[in-house]
Amino acid sequence: MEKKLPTIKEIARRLNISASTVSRALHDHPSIGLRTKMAVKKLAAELNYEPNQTAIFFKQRKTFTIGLVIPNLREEFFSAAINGIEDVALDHNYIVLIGQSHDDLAREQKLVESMKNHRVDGIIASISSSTTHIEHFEQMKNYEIPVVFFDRVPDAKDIHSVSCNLYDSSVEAVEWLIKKGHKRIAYLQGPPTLNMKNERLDGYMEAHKKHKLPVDESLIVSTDLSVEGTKKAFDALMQLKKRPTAILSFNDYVTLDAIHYARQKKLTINKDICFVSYANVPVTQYVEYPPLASVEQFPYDQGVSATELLFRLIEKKTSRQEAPYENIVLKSELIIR
Amino acid sequence: MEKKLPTIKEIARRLNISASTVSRALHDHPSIGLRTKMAVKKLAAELNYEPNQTAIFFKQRKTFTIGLVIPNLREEFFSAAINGIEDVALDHNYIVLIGQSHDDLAREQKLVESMKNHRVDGIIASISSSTTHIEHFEQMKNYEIPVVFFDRVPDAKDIHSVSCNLYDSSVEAVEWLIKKGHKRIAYLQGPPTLNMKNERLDGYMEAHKKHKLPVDESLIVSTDLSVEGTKKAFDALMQLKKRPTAILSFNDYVTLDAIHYARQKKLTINKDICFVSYANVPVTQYVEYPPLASVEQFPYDQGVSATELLFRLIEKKTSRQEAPYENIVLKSELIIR
DNA sequence: TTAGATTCCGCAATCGTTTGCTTACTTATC
DNA sequence: GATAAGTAAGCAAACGATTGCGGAATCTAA
Repeated sequence: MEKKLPTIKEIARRLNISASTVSRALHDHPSIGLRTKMAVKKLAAELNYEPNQTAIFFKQRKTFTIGLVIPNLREEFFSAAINGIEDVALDHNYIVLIGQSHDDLAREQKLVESMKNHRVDGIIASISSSTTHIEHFEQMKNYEIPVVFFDRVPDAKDIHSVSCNLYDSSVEAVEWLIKKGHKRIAYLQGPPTLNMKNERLDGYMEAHKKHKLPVDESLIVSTDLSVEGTKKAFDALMQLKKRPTAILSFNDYVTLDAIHYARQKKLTINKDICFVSYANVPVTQYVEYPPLASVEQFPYDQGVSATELLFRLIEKKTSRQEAPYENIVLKSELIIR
Repeated sequence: MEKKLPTIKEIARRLNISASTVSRALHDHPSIGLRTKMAVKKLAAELNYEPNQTAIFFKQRKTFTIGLVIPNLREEFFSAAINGIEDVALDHNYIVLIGQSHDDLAREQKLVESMKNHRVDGIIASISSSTTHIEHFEQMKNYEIPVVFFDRVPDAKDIHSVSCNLYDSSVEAVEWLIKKGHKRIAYLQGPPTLNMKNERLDGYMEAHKKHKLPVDESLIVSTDLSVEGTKKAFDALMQLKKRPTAILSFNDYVTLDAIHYARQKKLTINKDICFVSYANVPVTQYVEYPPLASVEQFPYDQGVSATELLFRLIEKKTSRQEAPYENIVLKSELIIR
């Protein structure tokens, strides 16, 4: 029952010419006469010939595939980023191999390994929250597979990256709260691994400094992003003698969990406690008490930008050019509801 | 600067043996002596040899890749399904190529084409809402690429599929509403292309019949899933002389849009109008007025089941066995909040 | 008529790995 | 001591497409 797909050899055999002639004819190579070229194309069309891409991939050492390693797909931030990545990829006739690390380093390593085995032409990654080192990504240099990090970018040099400038909007967010009269503003940060380059905190500090507000270290707590972790961090804030009146929170998901929990605790949102957050995911439109403001990080644009950078790197690799490390920083924007 | 990766030939050359011996040694073939085998393995380890998968893919006519074509990644339903798919795939040492159709037939076709070119070993698909025919999927038979549909399954025979039984829970959902005293229950359905096998509507009808309630055709409206489409459908219901008191709605996203709009219209949810819906996506936990009940469709399980089926098909293809068409139906469950 | 240019196409190698068949040598059996 | 069996390894083809090089045939021009 084996259906043999037509090959170049088959066409050559039928026309009593050589395979190389067929190949050249199909590619409109100038050294093939019109008559043969027509005959080849005609038969190819009849047989429904399609080149075996795996053979070409193998020969050309290219797979027209890019690998994408992200923490998860659940967060709308990442799915929006994928839209950007996929759009650019499709324009280049590339296709995207996706793997979720689920914030697990071991799984991330396995995924990278697997993508290397599949000889992807490049990798785009947003690291997991448990990623303490990036050797597995650095390994890719040995295979000449360029890697571009986006959003969750490791704090290392000699990497390519695309991310959002969260510093400016963090300053802006905190200033906005200060102007609304808040004097005790907490910062509910993410896990330490994602804070290596802590623009959110830096902005938080800067705003305090600028407005001559003291920073109370006990107002800075952190969550591992789990619901439980967020609850614990929130409790810590609420047990303080002098509670905060506002919280700057790592991202919208954490914020939603915190608000949910606060309401269980009979706190009145926007009166007892206010929230400002990051990501500005669309789902917050539907919720009862969304954060008062959220920093838009333009995931689609980050995805596009990261993919364009990756294609430039792939291009340079092909033409054997130098590729200096690029670290693209996009603007973010505080969206006030 | 070309870093040559070590190959079998290289190892053979260095040890002054033939490539075939190296290959067999690395595979623990019995006809290779212990001495040579050790030497080969030692050198392979030293050189950090790794087989070139693209060469193997080419030779074996297998890519250890499955293609996944879905409408979008935004809906948590699909991202949950992907979790199931990815978990099973990873267990089989497979990796997943993902493409979003964005409910556009042309894009879906392009994706399938692209996956065919990449010679994926199988495809899992949930069709777009604008998919009026499935020729592009049926084409895959010519390439011996098995296709498994899930959730959004086309109404065709000679296909493999995994879906949820929505009939029983639709009956249950409507009965639940009837028991709560509702007499005019609307059904806000999806686009016609997704209604070919309309279990939701059949269940809706059955419940009415069972409780001897007349069915008012004007209570059955449809949306193309866009916010605008949903608004229009909702308006149609509200303009009726005898308005419905409850709405059975295509899925949670449609429901959230409808509720959002209803509130803009100053309607009081759960008093003026109640909602029951499908999907039971976690995000509804955060919203102010979630649907009163939602039909859980177990996306993770559907993903797992579809992938397992696909692997059985791939297995059978490899061993040249017959593969009768399988249409797996999982249970759904009405979750009352 | 013939040297040289032009046109058209085939040979063979290549990419890296796998595998059926063959060969060379060693050991066992009668 | 001759034959059979067993062991270890190599040869070469194959997968499908591409490409440098070279060759034959035809044509142009002196």
